[in-house]
Amino acid sequence: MMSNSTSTRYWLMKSEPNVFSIDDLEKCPRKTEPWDGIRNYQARNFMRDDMSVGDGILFYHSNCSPPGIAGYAEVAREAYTDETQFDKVSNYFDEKSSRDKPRWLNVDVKFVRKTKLLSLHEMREHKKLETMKVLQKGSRLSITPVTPEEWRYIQTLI
DNA sequence: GCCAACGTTGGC
DNA sequence: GCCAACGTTGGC
Repeated sequence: MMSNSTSTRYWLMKSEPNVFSIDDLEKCPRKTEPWDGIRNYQARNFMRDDMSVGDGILFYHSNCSPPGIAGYAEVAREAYTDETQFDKVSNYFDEKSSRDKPRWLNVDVKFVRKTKLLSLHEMREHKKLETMKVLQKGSRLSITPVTPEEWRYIQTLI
């Protein structure tokens, strides 16, 4: 029997497209980029404790019109130190973090493919998606787990 | 631009 | 450890 640590998991990761879009990811060298700047402990812990290379990612465009899932990506490298926390000119600089004890981590994310946008509005119309964390009232977490059932159902849509 | 919901900070 | 104040997220 396959252990949890080697089974593929699925995630939804939010990004503001005017900051970093699915198109930006596709243009990166090797179509891969560190998912840096995460400054929320729950989201960090998902990356640190639960993400493995090959995990599936729904790339979600947030804070835009219309918001929704814009494509697929995958985890390309397990969590390691987020360098932006030490960069004094970065928005993500954290003076309370140290090289000895880095507070923040990132995984690498690799482009898989773009899709037709599956808008948040459209997602809400599918009963099978109503369990998705991103649809819950007040949900702001930028990284949320997606169940295999939700993942498979979304793949029938886009 | 508004504002509800949430996370973090820091005084006590 | 409580919780008010503050800052951020992100849909609308």
